[in-house]
Amino acid sequence: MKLITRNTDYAMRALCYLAQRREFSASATELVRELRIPRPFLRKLLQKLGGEGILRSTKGQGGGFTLARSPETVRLTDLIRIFQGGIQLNECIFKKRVCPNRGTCPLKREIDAIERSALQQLSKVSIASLIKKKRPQDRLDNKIQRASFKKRRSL
Amino acid sequence: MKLITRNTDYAMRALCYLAQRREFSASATELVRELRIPRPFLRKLLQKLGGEGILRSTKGQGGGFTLARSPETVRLTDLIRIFQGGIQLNECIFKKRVCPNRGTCPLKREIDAIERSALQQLSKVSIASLIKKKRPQDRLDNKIQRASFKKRRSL
DNA sequence: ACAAATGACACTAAAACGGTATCATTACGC
DNA sequence: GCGTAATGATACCGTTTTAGTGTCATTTGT
Repeated sequence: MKLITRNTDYAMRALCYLAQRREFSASATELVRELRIPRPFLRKLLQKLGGEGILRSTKGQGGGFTLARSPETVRLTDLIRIFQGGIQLNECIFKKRVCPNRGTCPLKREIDAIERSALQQLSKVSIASLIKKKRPQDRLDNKIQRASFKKRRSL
Repeated sequence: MKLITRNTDYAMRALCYLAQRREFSASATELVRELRIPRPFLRKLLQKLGGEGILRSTKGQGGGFTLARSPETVRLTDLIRIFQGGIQLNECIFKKRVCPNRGTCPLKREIDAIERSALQQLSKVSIASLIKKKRPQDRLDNKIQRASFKKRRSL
């Protein structure tokens, strides 16, 4: 029983990386190199994020992806919704059969409350909140900004 | 993304029903009739609960299942553990690859905290807590006790 | 003996998950 | 204009999990 699938997880990582690059776009190739995510998988994922309006993409040589929204507004729950089809911890009894009671009905109320609580906490986690907590030795964005100023890194 | 699978859900319902019958056992046939759960599925589930020490069973004519533990001690998290293989909301990055950082590490800490919180809430839900909240019109146990009074149960 | 019950276990179907592969299109730079 | 580096769109595949079925053996009360 996992709350976060690999899709969501990879997406968070990629988005954090992109957020640190700010307006400078990164290609799938670069992200693969940096994040060690299987390339075709990452590509599909990035396309999805593009279609959902979370990333902006530019085609052609020198193209790539940038964040389309500010890091504060991209929350963990958004990604869960995109990649894991929303959040509904319950499902069965309470839908069609409308709970043939016998004392089990309260389960719905309990689970719903727990769900709301978890959801609320998950929605507090955003790209911005994650990169803010990065450790001192991960001084990446400086490097990137320096490197990107002359641009054209052809690794 | 669901937190509770059908197995767990059905099990909760069955256990609530059995708890209300107190020491009087109920057969799979009766549970199927009352709870509208597919029979073979329910049977497998009951056997599992028996093996896990949550139910006690008696074979032969007039046999069936009773709770082996007090309703207070059977918690939702027990069932999740049994039917959904434990709870570990995270999984991937943080295990083998030991998180190739790049500022994404904090995700683990956040998710872990949320997981602990959800888990704590889920563990508060027990069979006892559920049947305590049953609505007045679900006066089932009286009926049962009356009906079962002549049925001398041995063990 | 018979019927009613569980025990053990093998099997299947469908969905979700994780990942791969292919071809088309776009755009930069020479 | 051509080559190359990039994304867009999509179809496919293998494994695991979930949900559910089926069968046969064993036990037990009447």
